[in-house]
Amino acid sequence: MDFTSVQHKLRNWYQKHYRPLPWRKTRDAYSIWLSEIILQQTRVNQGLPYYERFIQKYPEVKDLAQAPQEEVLKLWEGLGYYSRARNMHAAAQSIVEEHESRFPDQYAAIRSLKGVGDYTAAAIASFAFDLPHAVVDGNVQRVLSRFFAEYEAVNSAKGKKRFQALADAFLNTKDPATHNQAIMELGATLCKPKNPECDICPLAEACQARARAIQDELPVKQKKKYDRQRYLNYWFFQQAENTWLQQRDEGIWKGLFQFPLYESGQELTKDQALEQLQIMGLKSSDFDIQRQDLPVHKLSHQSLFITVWKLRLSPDVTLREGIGWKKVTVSQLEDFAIPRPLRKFLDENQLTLPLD
DNA sequence: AACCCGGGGGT
DNA sequence: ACCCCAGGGTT
Repeated sequence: MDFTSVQHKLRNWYQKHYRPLPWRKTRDAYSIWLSEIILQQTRVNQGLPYYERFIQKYPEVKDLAQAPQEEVLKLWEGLGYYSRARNMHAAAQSIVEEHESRFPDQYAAIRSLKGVGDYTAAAIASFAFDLPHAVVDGNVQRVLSRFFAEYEAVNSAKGKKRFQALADAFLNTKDPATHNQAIMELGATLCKPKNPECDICPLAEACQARARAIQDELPVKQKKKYDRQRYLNYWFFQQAENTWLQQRDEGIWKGLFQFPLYESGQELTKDQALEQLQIMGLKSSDFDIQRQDLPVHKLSHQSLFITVWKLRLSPDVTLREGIGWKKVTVSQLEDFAIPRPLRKFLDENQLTLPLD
C-alpha cells in the first residue's frame, strides 16, 4: 500500500502544529536519550523540569557517568520508576568506558544500552541520526489501531509484533525523524484516548476507524492487573536533632531512603506497634509515640497504606540500630532521595520539627 | 505471558 | 474511580 500522500499530510500537519519542546531543538544524541528515558511512562509536562535540571547538572554523558548514584537519584526524586535513573546512570558509564564517551550512532549499539528498549532505540536512532526505525509507543499504538482498525490487543506478544509491522510499513523512510515525531504528536494532541478530534485530523480521510465510527473501541488492551494492598509502618525516631534512615535495597523505591520500616499484613494498632518496638529493644518509658496516617498512596498496581509513627526518644536512651540504619540530623533529610509520600509528610511537618 | 516498577493529571 | 502516560526489565 502506498502511504505517500498521508505521510505528507501528517508531516505538514506536524510542522505547523508541533509543540516546541527543548529536546526537539537538538540533534545531540545524549540530550535526546535523556529526554526519552525521562518521558517513559511520564507526561511531557511532568518530565520537562526534570529534563532541564539534568541537562543543567550533567551537560554531557561524561558528567552523568561520573556522578554518584545517590546524587542522580536525588535529582530524579519524585519522578518515579527509579530503575530508569539507575539504568541510565549505568548506561552512561558504559558509554564512557566502551564508546570513548561518544554516544553510539548505530541502532544495535543504542538498543543494547541499559534501559533502552525497542521504542527508545528507534527514537534516538531516528531523532539523532536519521536512521529509518519506526517508533511504537502508546500514542503510536492508538493512532495505528484506529487508522488501520486493528483489533489485535496492543499489549499481547502477537499485538506488539503486529503494531511494529504496521509502524514499519507506515514509516516515511525519507524523513523518519519528523515522521516519528509527528505520529506521536498526533496521538498526544488529537488522537487522544477519549474524544479524539477527528474533525481536524490530517489522517481523517484515510482513517478506517473514523469511517466506521469505532474510534472509541480502539485500541484494544488485555486485562488489568490486580491491586495489591500493603501496609507500611515507618518509625520516625527523633532524639534531639537526630533521626534515622535506611536505604531500600529491593522492590519499589529501590535505592531511595526511608525511615526504618515495618511492613505488616494489615493496619497496625497502637498496641501492635508498641509490641514491635519492644522487640526492637525499646520500653514504653523510652519514648513518646504519636501516629500519623498518610493519604493512601495509589499506584498502578498497588495501594500503599502508610503510617508514620512519630517517636520522640528520651535523651538517655541508646537506640539499638537495625542493619543498614543511618543516623542523620533532621536538617540533612532534604539531601536524600526520599519516596514521594514521605517527602510530602516531611514538607507538611516542617514547621513542627523537631518535635521539641 | 505475567508481573513489577511511581507519580500525576485528564475525564 | 478509572485510565493513561515519548516503556523496560525480570521471572
